[in-house]
Order: sequence, then structure tokens, then C-alpha cells
Amino acid sequence: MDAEHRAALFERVREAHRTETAEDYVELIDDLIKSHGEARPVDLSAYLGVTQATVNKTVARLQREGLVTSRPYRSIFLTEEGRALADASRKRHQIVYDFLLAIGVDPETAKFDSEGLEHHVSRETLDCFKRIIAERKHKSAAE
Amino acid sequence: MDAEHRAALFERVREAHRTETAEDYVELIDDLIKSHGEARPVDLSAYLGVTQATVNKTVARLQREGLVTSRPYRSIFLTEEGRALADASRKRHQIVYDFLLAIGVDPETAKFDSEGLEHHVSRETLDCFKRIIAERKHKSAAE
DNA sequence: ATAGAAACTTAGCCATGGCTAAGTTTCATT
DNA sequence: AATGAAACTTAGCCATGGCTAAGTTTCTAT
Repeated sequence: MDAEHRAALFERVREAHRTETAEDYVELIDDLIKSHGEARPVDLSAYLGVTQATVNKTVARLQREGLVTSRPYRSIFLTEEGRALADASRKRHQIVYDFLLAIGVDPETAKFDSEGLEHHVSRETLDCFKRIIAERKHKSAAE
Repeated sequence: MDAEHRAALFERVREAHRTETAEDYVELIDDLIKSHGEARPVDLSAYLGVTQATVNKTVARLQREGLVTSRPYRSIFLTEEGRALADASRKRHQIVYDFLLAIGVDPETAKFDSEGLEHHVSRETLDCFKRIIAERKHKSAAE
């Protein structure tokens, strides 16, 4: 593999890293709104395992980028764009998780791994994952 | 899933991120030494798609961490520890790549995706990957 | 042997994403 | 309604990993 080609791979991984945080946040914000009716910084902080100061800084960035809205001392909301990103992320996350289960990874490990893997799975690989999930489901139904 | 539990997942992903760069570098340095006889900053720079200045800074960190040795204007070498990390990374990378091929991802996409995925696959999931690779190999041999 | 090109280093800038510490607002309870 | 606790914000620190620009060393080709 030539240098330019190889470099393109790494560039893509770096690109994925830039969007990871945003995806994790909007996905969690959406979950919190669904389960608790609102997304408060204190909850984001607890679920992400970072301080509220860090949450604050990141939320400010997400707002700058048009993914969330937030007003001082108020809980956080998703914009249309943010909601779309959250939906897409959750779907992809779920497919990766189901796929890991389908190939025999135990649920606990699948939860761990899918959190890290989800950001690095291309559309095409995701399609393969879906196919395998369907195959295994079919197989177990036949038993 | 409770907050503490969820936070542990994210903590693990952050941990993986901290080691990613080191793994990519030592893996590439090892490849370059094997193929070109030495690992020069200019080649690392070309293959990683970052400037030499960036390479320099990262190599300095890796040296601080005991993974490589480097002297000014000289090419870069791996320490024992660095070589061990490179070996482990390459093996894992290869398994992820072979696995993607085994489930029907095309080689080009597999190359892309394995670069990002390799850092987030647990030991246990890797074992499942190996099993699937073996199954598919067996199946195609039987045809 | 030397000049010019290529490789390398250094300094300094930036954004991200961590943190602590200190200050402010909101909320709940009395 | 007041107060103390909890939630929130802000400021400022740090490391990583990008970059450009400028300077130095090494290498190569005449």
C-alpha cells in the first residue's frame, strides 16, 4: 500500500475521532430526554464520567456547531440536526451491539465494545453486520 | 444501565484513545523497518498523512514513554517494549482485517475500517472474530 | 569539495477534552 | 420567605495532536 493511500486511512480515523464526542453527547442527551424528560448537565456528567466543567465546555462547542441549544441554568435540547445525528448514532450503535451478540459475544462485553466500535464502522460494513444478524436470527428460528 | 456503569464504558473508550496513537506509530515503524530497513520521520510523515513536525512531537512522547529510541537526525528504533506493542497491534489488526473479509466486506473497505476498529476490540470479541474466520475458512474448504 | 535539495528540528500557534477551584444561581425545605 | 445544598458556570491549568514558518543538518550530485 503506498504512502498516500495509507495516509488516507489515518485521515479517516482522525475524522471519525472529531465526530465521536458529538455523537456520544447527542445520543446520551436524546436518551436522557426520553427517559427523564430532560437532559441536565449533572446527569450528562454522571453518565459520561467527566466533570460538569468538561460537559459545559463540550456543550458550548456543540451549540456552536448547531447540534444543541442551551441557556444558562437550563437543561439542554437537541436541534433538528442534533436529533438526526442522535437517531443515526443510536441506530448504528444498536446494530453493532446486536451484531456482537449474534456472533456470540456476551452482552456485557458487547456493551463495552460497541461503545468504542460504533464510530468506526462504515456503511458497507454495517450492511454486512445487518446481514449476519438476520442470518443468525433465521438460523435460531429454524432450530 | 446506571450512570456509574455507563461512565465506565466511556472511560474505557477514552483509555483506548490514549493508546491508539502509540499503537499506530509503533506498528508503522515496525513495518517500515521490515520493508525499508529503517524508519525515517519523512516516511512516517508520508504514511500517516501528518507533517514532520507532528511526527517529531509524537516520537518525543513515545520516547518519553519508553516505546522508541531516537537521536537527532537519525532514524527511529523500537525498544523491546515498543516491539512487543507493535507485534500485538499487528496481530490484532490482522485478525480484524481477516474477520471483515470473512463476513464479506470488500478488501478496500476492510482496510479502511480495520484501521479504526482495531483499537476498540476486546480480547473476548477478538476470540469470536477468530472463531468466525476459522468457520468461514472451513466452509469454503468444504465447497 | 561544495552547493543545493531534502530531511530534520524547533518554536509557537490552535482546538479538543480532560481537570480543579472558586463563584453564582436555582431549588427544596423548613 | 430565607437558607443551605445542589446544580451550574467560569477561569485557568495541562497534555495531545494538529498546523506553519524558520532555522539547521545531512545527503547527493556535480
